[in-house]
Amino acid sequence: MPELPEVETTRRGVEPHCLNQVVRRVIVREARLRWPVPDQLVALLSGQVIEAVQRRAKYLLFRTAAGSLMVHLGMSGSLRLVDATKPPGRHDHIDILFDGGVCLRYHDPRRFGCFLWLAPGDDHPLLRNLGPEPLSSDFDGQLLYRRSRGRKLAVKSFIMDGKVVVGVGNIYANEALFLAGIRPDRAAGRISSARYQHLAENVKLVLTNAIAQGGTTLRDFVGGDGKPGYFAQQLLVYGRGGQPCKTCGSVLQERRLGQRSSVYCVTCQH
DNA sequence: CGCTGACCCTGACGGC
DNA sequence: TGCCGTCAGGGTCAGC
Repeated sequence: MPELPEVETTRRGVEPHCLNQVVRRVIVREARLRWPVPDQLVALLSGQVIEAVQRRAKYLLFRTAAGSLMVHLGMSGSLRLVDATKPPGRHDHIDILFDGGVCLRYHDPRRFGCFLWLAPGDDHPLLRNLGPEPLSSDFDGQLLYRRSRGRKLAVKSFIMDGKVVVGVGNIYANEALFLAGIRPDRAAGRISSARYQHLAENVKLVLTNAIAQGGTTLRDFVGGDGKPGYFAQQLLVYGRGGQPCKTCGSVLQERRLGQRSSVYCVTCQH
């Protein structure tokens, strides 16, 4: 679920229900996430007003006067708005209850996500060394070109490195490389400026389109159990290893790069 | 410093 | 039916 478009969709979905709301109560049923949920988080967040809901990389930031709640969804996490009377299910680890009976519920079977607290003005180590947002003007082909010189790792691993650019997950790394015609296993340092220009444009394109798609699931955040898969049918390579390339018909190859499955077309990508 | 692989955890799925 | 290995959209960290 949570690639950047899902996180941004989550942000947009929950923001109107959280903004200017008073946190009445916080319930932590399971504190063993990627890092333990801090003991003080409940006390610090309770009674606070949510002044903004922001996103940096794949982190969601709930701003209050006392500090910020920083949430990451990991691999399997989700935040949903539910009625406060709805009983929690398996893996529903945290509830944030607002005045008015709305509950923001965190669900995460694998517990790779996190709930952390940032004091006001705190420069959290997890946010400190992040690269630019992929949809900002700070991210372009020039940046990729400059930062890749001399580097030998696969270009796919390179663009998935959050210190280079944030928010490019496995699905969209595969898709953007296909659209740009670049083989994912090429050494990052041996790709031209012009090709990086093309790649950066396609990263932006693919993420922008996916966020637009995510918008169609916004309603699922209120009450439903929005299960994605809505964009699956328009994926060109991800999850399609062994199937024909939609452009040229060649059988798509699949191999692992940096422990992640990578799919590409030997004819269309070089 | 750059890179690779182990690891965190549960669940789904395919083969036997 | 069950058991076992493999894989999954995240990221950090140790070690070479």
